[in-house]
Amino acid sequence: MVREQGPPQHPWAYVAVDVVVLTIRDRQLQVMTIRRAIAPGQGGPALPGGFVRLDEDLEAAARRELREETGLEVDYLEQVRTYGAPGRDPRARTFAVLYLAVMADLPDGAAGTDASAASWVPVDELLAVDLPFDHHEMLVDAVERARSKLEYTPIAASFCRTAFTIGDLRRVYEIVWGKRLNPANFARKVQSVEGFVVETGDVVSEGRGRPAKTFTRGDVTRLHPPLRR
Amino acid sequence: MVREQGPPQHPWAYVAVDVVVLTIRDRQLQVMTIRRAIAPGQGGPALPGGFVRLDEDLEAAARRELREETGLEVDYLEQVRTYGAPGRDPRARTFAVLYLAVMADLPDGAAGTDASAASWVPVDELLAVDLPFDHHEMLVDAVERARSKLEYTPIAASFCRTAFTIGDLRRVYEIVWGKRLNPANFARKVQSVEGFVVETGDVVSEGRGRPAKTFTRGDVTRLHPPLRR
DNA sequence: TACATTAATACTCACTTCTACTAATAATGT
DNA sequence: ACATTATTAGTAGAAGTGAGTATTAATGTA
Repeated sequence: MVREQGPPQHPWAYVAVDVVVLTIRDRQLQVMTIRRAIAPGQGGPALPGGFVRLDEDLEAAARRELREETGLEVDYLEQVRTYGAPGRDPRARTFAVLYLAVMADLPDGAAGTDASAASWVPVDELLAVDLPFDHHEMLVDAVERARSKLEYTPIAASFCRTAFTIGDLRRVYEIVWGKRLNPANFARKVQSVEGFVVETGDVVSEGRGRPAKTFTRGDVTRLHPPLRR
Repeated sequence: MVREQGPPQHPWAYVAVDVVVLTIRDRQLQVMTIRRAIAPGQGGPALPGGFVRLDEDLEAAARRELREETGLEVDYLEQVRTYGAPGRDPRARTFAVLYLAVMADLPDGAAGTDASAASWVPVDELLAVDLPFDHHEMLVDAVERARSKLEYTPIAASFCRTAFTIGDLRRVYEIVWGKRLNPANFARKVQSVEGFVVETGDVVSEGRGRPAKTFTRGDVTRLHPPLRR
């Protein structure tokens, strides 16, 4: 019989969670970073994350680390992938489970970033600097996940506040996909996908232009037909 | 500073890989199982898998366990998700990284299933029996992943041998999606997606009906436009 | 106040893609 | 010879998409 025996004689490892929190600030896709207190990468930026506790679920660990390190409470949280190359952490064998989180651009004090070491950085900017562990690959993977989920899930609404306009939603797609979309066609398409957005009946005037109707998220989990990139 | 210190004072855990290997046999979606030698679930079926070695990458561990436990060498292998609920393994804190593998229905001796404890079981049948750990959830997740990947990747070709007919490919979609597809429309669609299939020039006669052209896989990694479920 | 500017929204038209259906083709079995 | 079967071709109508124009309703400015 080839099946191995129980755990005790097997190698053990540390298990961490890391989180790519995305939001849109200043018309840019930005990611939450913390400043590393210790090596490797001491003093430099890194993704928030930490070790999973003994009695803690993975998603709970992701939420806890995020709260502890950045003060953020996210709305959308999804597991992306697990990284386990030997040597990815020079200190010990460590596996990292990556989560993607998405949130609206809240005013800085709101969901209080009490940890001063936490800050938003444009994704492109963070990709250009040296990151510890495999955080560069993680960021690429998480952003690609977000890009593709825009196509067939209502995840874009998680970048917006409770009530949003079709223009707000379009800007999410334009910024994350890095591509201009035809406003009229986008509005027609979004409203034709059943359950994506629900009209509130209110309108808002955002300075210039005709006031826009506002919407809230619908209840679907998948968009069909999907929006194509 | 909230960022935690290095690993040594943190809880450690065992890390395992489990694999859902799918194929199509007897016009059914089937999954490779092993018979468990030890508790929990002793004597019953389970997904192949085992503990990751100290110097081993996750995907290498998945391939090794599969080879050791079932004798199979798979063509397609993809990470699905990591399971880490406390108590999911009653013996010790264990995380399991799930992989999805897909292979063609090879003749039983071919890529020799030397381990007699390994056997193919229809997915529906395995979902109806009691499985150890969270193998039930894993199977559901892996099958759903395969279903959705049929839409936008050429993964269906991994269920077929090197050369296959459009009919073979259609049967993959029909069986995995559990839904009949219009043969004429399917053929037109598949051949219009650039790089999905490449005509070999040969034809095969499979008993009844007009002989079909044969194809090999093209080189695309994503299908656009996708095939819709 | 009139008018330019802006953004949302409505509408149109050509084009592509999808669905359903019919028909032709080329093999096997009786 | 002929029924059967599966592949492949063709086609009409429906649905969806992309590009563009027009209308609406706000703000800012001469």
